[in-house]
Amino acid sequence: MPRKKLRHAFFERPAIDLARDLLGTILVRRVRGKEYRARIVETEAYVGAHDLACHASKGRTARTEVMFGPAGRAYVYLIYGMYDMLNIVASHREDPQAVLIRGAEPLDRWQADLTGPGKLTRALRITRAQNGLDLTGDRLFLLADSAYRPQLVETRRIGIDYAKEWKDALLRFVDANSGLFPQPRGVKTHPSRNAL
DNA sequence: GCGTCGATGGCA
DNA sequence: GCCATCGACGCG
Repeated sequence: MPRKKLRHAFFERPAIDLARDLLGTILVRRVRGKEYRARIVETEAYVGAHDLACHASKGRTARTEVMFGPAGRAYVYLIYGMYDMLNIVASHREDPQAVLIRGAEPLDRWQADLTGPGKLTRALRITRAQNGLDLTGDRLFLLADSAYRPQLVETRRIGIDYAKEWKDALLRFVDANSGLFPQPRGVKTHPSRNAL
């Protein structure tokens, strides 16, 4: 059975491991009577309260509360006043780690641009209304695909230059088998984002 | 192809 | 005031 639903135990690991292993898995979104599937091709790990790029490094607040809860739930927050970011809570209670889902590729002949965390949530209609949602449910969940082998590339995380000694940590993971990254020079890629 | 900038709102 | 972003615009 190449495609089994990911259960809670899958998410109960350090974010760095979870972020790697989420590459190649299939994100399933059921909304408005339809089901959309997309292969995850880009993730970032936010590894705990000591990670200055992790929201939880500023303390336990109403916004970050979900990250302090059990693994396998959605942490969705608003950034720049207009984009919702989808994260998956990792590790265990009281250890605020999460994986940001940054990019995916549509499956099953469905067309959409999911190359960026803001574009992905917009296309899949994921908002803060899904904050705290259990990702082993039936509206938003993940499937393993044991037949698929991503080619792992590690880079620095995007947009966290304020994070001092954490800004250069290799905690972004990209599937180089996806058409997304890396690309031959001059071909469509993430704008200003392929700094290894 | 690449740098710069404005939009937009919640949060500390 | 600052953002785990995006897309439009201008350059030459």
